[in-house]
Amino acid sequence: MERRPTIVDVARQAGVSKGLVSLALNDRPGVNQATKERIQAAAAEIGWRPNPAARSLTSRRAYALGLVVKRDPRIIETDPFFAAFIAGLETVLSDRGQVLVLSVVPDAGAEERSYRSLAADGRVDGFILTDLLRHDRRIALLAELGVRGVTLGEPDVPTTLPAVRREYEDGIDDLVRYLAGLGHERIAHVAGNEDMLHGRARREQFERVAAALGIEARVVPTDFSPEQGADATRTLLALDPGVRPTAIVYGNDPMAVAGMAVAQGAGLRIPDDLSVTGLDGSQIGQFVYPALTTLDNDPVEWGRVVASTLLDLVDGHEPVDRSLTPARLIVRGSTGAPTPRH
Amino acid sequence: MERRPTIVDVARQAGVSKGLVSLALNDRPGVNQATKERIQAAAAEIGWRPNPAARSLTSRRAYALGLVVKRDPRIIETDPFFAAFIAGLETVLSDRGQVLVLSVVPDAGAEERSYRSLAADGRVDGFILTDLLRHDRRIALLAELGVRGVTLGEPDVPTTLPAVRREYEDGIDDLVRYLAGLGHERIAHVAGNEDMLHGRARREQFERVAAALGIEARVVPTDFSPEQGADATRTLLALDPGVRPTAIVYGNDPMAVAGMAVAQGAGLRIPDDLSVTGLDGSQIGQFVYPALTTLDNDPVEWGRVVASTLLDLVDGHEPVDRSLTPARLIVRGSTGAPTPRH
DNA sequence: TTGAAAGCGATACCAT
DNA sequence: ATGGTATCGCTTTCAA
Repeated sequence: MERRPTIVDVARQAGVSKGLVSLALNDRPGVNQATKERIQAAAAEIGWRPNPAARSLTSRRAYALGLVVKRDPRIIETDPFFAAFIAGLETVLSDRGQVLVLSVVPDAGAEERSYRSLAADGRVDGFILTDLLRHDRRIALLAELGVRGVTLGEPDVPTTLPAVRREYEDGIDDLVRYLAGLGHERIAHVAGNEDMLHGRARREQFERVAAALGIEARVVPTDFSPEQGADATRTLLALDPGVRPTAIVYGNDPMAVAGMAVAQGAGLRIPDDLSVTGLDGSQIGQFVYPALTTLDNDPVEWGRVVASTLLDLVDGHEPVDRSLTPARLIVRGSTGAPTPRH
Repeated sequence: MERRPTIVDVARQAGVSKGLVSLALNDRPGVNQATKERIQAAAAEIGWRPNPAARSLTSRRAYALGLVVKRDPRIIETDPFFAAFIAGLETVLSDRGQVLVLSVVPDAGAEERSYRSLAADGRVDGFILTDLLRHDRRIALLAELGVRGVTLGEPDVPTTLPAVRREYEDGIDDLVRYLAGLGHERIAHVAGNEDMLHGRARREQFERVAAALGIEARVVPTDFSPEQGADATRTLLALDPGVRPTAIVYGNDPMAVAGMAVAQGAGLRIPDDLSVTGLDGSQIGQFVYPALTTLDNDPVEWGRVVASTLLDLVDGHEPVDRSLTPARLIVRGSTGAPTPRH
């Protein structure tokens, strides 16, 4: 087993001191251009790579980013966002010699412990905050811990963390107008968790557009789980024909899929008897019957932008917010004109 | 900002040398019981925690486990296994002061680079190998890198890595017998990737049982993606009525869901016109209509057992294989007796 | 059983 | 611009 070359080996190879090697390899000023190149060549020749543990000890950086995901065990399997999101993070991280430390926890207690120990042990340089809540305590927690972070979406509390945003307003507007244009006059929204900022924002936008269009809107709150999506659907379908919605907009695609199953189980044809949409495009929607009308989404792009935003911050750049391309309507087979009742 | 207590602070607090503190806190022999307790008390009192970077530098351990997931971007979103699996890993890791380093990569090239750099930089103490392939090159790769690992399932190449296994034989046997008992005489299997060990093993077992029962079995290979599950379904449904299967066993649940959608889109009723099953229970199967008959699965348990197996190995214990509770049949609404054709 | 001192592999400061 | 040396926090000899 070869011993791994260290900075001393590079120094010997290049005929300089190891301090100079450190300066050269980190692109610090004050190194003669020629010797710098000689050092870089020497490092490349013997295949030197910095030892992260040693580097961490002096630089107090972990060369790692943390992602703590809190998921109720009941809905953990059905969230289609994360795998692709993490793949997106990875492209940026590996380019910059960083790794992702991932923690999946069941509740808020374990979540806070996870943030605290990861930060206290210096295992990450910053956190990626997904699924923002109302008055999310993690914003203050990160401030208390003195650690950096980036949020997916804009918190509703004062923050110094940069945010990566995506506009859903126009997409939801287009979606509801499209349904109205088909002739739907009673549209329900099976909303996501009201404590989650994006669930709430979507519900508000839905209501705003519905009001503007003079549509009879009904909102059923859920926790984003397919179970509650199914329950909400049963509730809505049990309404009297005169008030029962002819279209349902679900807060996410897994709920929409579950809702479609309930409707079909009750003997309804989609979209003839009921139109159904998601709000947060995932691949599963393409493979149910009929395929799901929804808004598009690009988790890989989310990952890329989030990672580079946070790494820039860690590298000492000023925090800067970024915006992704706005959500756009994708029409598939699950929506159509309502069939007049007879 | 408080400076974090170091081992020197503990030593001063306990009135001993820092070397002795290290021995005591790591439960090494040769420390007086009374002083050991005094040291432990001192450490607890000032809230000392070991600095992983410093520890890694001398112990050459990362206090981290690595999971590299290779996923075709096309099927990345639909795999329901990982979130719960990682939650299971986490319970064990956090108890033992370890973290999970996760990498999601699109292809074999990126995968190998990921293993190499994680190992070379000493960022992990061992790897978790999921989705074993035939003649999986990762087994040799880990040997070459001199790094530990654990496999989910048994490789088909010589290995020194411990394996965590789960028996599917009896479950598949029960499933096919159950279908045969309902009166199905032509059963198809939409198999998973033949290059994946578990996909192949399930296909073989399906054929074995079908042969034993004298059933007309037909196998369509896929890559485990919902698209190909849907395609395979179209192929099967296009067969002449006399040879067309009355039941389809899919290699995983997402394919079964996609297949159901195709069948329903073709105007078939499930289970009256076609029975459908998965083979690897996931939650999504409970929320489609009709709910999916499948085999059960417990990704959290997989995670717990895999993590403790690998950590024991890293801690110097002998590698020891572990077995989970065997797969069991779960009957739901997607299967029933075939309707005689008229 | 305990203390003193030498590393681990890098960074950073102070000379020169 | 470069070399020498202390330092990060911990583990591990080697003496005593």
